[in-house]
Amino acid sequence: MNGRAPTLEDVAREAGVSRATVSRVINGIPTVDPAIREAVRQAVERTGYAPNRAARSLVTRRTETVALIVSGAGDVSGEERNAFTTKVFADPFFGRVVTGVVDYLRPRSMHPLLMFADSAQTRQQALNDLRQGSADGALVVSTHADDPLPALLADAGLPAVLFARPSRPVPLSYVDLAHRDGARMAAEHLLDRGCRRIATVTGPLGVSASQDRLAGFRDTMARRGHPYVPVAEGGFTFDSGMAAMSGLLAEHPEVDGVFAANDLMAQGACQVLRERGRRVPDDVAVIGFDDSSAARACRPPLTTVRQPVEEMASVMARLLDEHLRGARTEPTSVIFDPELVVRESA
Amino acid sequence: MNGRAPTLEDVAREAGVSRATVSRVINGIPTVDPAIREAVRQAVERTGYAPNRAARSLVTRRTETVALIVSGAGDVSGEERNAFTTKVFADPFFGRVVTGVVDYLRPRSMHPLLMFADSAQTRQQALNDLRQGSADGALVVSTHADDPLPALLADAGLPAVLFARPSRPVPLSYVDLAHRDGARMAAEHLLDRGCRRIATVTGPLGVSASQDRLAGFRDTMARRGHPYVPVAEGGFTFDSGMAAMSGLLAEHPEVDGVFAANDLMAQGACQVLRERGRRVPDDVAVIGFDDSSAARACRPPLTTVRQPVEEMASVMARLLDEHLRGARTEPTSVIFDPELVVRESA
DNA sequence: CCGACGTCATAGAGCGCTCTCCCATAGTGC
DNA sequence: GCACTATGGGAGAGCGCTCTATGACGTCGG
Repeated sequence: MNGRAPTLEDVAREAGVSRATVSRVINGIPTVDPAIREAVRQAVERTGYAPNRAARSLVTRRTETVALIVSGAGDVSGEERNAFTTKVFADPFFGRVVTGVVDYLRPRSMHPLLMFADSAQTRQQALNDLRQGSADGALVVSTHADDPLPALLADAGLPAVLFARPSRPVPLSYVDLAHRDGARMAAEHLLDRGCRRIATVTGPLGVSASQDRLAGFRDTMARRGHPYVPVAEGGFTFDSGMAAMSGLLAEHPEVDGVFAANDLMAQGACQVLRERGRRVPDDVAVIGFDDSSAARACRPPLTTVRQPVEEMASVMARLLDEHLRGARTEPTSVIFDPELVVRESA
Repeated sequence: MNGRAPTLEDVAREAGVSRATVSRVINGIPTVDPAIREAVRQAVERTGYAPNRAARSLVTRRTETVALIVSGAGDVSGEERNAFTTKVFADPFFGRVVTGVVDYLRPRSMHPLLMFADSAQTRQQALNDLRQGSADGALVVSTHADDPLPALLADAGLPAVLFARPSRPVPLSYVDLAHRDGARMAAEHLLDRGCRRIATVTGPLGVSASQDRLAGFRDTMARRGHPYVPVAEGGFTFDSGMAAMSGLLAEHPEVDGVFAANDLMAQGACQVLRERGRRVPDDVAVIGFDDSSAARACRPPLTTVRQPVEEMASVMARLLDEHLRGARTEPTSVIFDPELVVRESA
């Protein structure tokens, strides 16, 4: 209280033992006499001692912190950058990632350090921060397929785990979804309910998840006798979903089923369809992807392909933790299975 | 490269100077001969040196990190807790806060450390982490009026700045919005456009922002000859907006104007109105609060009271930074003015 | 030619913790 | 009773950095 915070030394003096013993008690090392342990406990209580993180990190070389890096692709800057962070968090997807990561970290008294890397400069900064030991490792969520960050991290030998398989192979662990399977489920569901004029609104094709979903969708459609599928590219936003649907409707007014690569775009599509007097699902069936909370909330509730984002993010954090503890050395990938959630829109 | 990372010592040897000189160059202290400075720069380059954060923190007593604490009220636990983080990030509001905070921190090479404090235990943990020096200070976003965290932080003498005025006075700086003024604008706009049967959907009344908005709305309505205003309490979610609107409609079918305390609930209200065959804004005018991105995206685009969340969050970060640097010592509050954004819904 | 002074660099003392020895004490077997 | 092993506490050497006090080396006025 008198100016500076109590240190181990203070507690040791108070308890009448050595610094080392106090350290042992604090760190739960069992080879300490119960009586002494208790005495130390009380001394800690009395002094209001809290171990100094920096000092501990200095010697353990661990910070008990992991960086959660939201990584864009190219060289965004200024106003556009702001748009980046805004857009990132407008999508409920990232909230779910954060939730999952926190779920894993919290019980282990670890915290995520939030970083954005959406330009060469900020990417370098993130890399630097990591090299300086701001965090023990990184969890990377890329918004673009050719994100250079994973390779940079791997080259620098920094422990990192990715959300989604990198476009070029990188010796890092990652979690991902079987996007093709998800798209297949969507296609089959639309076909099974009798749709015959089926179109798709893809995500930005610079994202490999978008490509996989498109590929999976097309494959299934082709196999089921629909080699040609009208495609409109969206940007994973509500607005882009509206725009894509408008375009689709203009060129293919007879459309009776739509697979959108995420829920936000599916909602945008529903919006446009409603405005044009089409009933969902009676005139046009719409199916989304993600199973975000909005999918259940919106009208009609969205039939969608569930992606267990929170779970995936938790596993991502677990993989990193295992790498950090040395419990895992080889890059590993964990692929999750999607699940079709049938509600009212299709 | 050979095992351990290069240290100041290594760079010093490489450059043929002392550790202290390298330190000076790294920290940009001007009293260094340009030639030597350059020599050191090159040595840093060659060795690939990155200063060790922990060692630096240990002596400077600064981490260049601030905690961003999302703080709930009571004793949430287990499943409910998960719901907490999920709900928190489902609301675009928090994304905007993060954006604003990051905008301020990033140019200063600082990062936010994400923490959740939604139970007595996690609150204690956050407090402990702060006392241990995990972060230099805290930015607190409370989701509930009687959040005990601000007082705990103040008592512990930890630097902190709040988003929103605490319900009981606490000697901490905060940023807030003139909620009453915002609600007044909403009321006046509805009245001016001719609405006469006006109701309001409030936020959870445990949140002081909700109470202020309600109070401001009622005051203005009363002053303009409408002493009685139908009120339904919502929970800031889309669903709760729907529920509240349903209730309102059941009891007051003649309603022709609605003020919802946030955009999400306004959207929910629109949804219900549309389902009941009321046109927005022709039959019922709806006005929201926040001006979230969805307000512009949804149909009809929402007339709403703009809350400059990003800016507020930036200023919150700036206030904390000033406190940390000692540039500001007294608790300060910065109140932002809301702004009416007229679109189509009212 | 000498002392005073400014300019920079160096030496070295920590910051608060962990962790490896090492030693004291006490128990064990023969 | 003696060597021998547990068992548990203490001493002290760092971890890599910052920063103060100190000193080397001109330069310049007198």
